[in-house]
Amino acid sequence: MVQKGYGATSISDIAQAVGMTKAGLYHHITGKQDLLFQILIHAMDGVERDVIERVKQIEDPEKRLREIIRLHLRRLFENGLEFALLFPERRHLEPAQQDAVVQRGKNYLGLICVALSELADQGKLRDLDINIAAVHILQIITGVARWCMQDTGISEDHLVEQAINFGLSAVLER
Amino acid sequence: MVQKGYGATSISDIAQAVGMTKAGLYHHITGKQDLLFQILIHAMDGVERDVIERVKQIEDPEKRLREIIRLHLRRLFENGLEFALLFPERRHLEPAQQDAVVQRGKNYLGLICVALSELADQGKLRDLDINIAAVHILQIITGVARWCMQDTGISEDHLVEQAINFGLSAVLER
DNA sequence: AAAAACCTACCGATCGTTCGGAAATCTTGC
DNA sequence: GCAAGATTTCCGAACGATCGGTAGGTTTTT
Repeated sequence: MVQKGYGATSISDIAQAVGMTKAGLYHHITGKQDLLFQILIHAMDGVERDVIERVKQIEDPEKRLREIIRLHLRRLFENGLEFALLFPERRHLEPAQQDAVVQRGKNYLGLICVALSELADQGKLRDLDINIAAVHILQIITGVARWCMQDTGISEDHLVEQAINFGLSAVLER
Repeated sequence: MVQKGYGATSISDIAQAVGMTKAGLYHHITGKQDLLFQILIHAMDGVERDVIERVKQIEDPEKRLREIIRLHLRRLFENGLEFALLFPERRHLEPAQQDAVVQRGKNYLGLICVALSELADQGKLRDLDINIAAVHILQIITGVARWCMQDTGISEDHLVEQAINFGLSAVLER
């Protein structure tokens, strides 16, 4: 589903990928839509556990922002890129499920906004719109995953380092 | 197709949207795949005309980069966001068509790379990987469109200004 | 023997696409 | 100026394929 997209991935495809038939798979899921929903929830739980929970305790907002980018990218590389690539597929869900997904996405965005606000309080931030800057940073994170999944050569460490550098340079004064 | 995605948009949907029947529409197109291809080609022609051709003659690389971001975002707002939102749908094309689309995308990326290189020659660039930075800038442009198509309130001028500021701050020395 | 996991076979619906012909439009000869 | 033919545009109806999903039975595990 990550490779072909929600619409182009049939239940048969998924069943075959896990070594089952359609009907066998349906014993474990309640429907295609709900499967996508569960995947998104699962992916966001992972982000919450591996990123949000770990950076909470970092006092310095600059270090925290660096860690947000680093941990999120590491997660994307190690796990299946689900969050970055499947997030736009939320349009195939029921409105209520869409809201649930969007809500959690906005919570995550809020985490970045808080870090930027604290940087602003310390006078370390450029003159910029914090909400928009937060979107840009999140866009960089997911963009790297989107672009570099077929890309060759470039090492993950280098990508992470460059992304952090780029994002921080964009927002920090001086 | 921009709203629902390639897979979730049927030929009937498109025919109805233009006030025709399926069979009537098929007199003008050769197939669904080819329709997507034509849309992508058309969108990229527009970018080439409205962005690439206009910034060619700007000598100063910093001004040129600013204009690339500004003109591209303006185009996305005025036209239908096709390029930003339909570009990932290229996976539904034949390999040969995919290559054609990707090739033109890379050309565009090259335009940004050249601007960054010239900035580096002038000593105005931070210590960063030019190729990755170019991807980040392009990601910011398309990301703004992706995020803000449902967003309320924020004015287009403000979005453009903030995107330019963010991108330039990220790459410029000092 | 009870329960969970899984399969074969099938359902109705919808998909992209095609075909033969009907309107509508344009071109041409007189 | 206009009828007649040629061409373009569009539609109704249907095609085979595939889709998501289900019913009922069989195998495997507990």
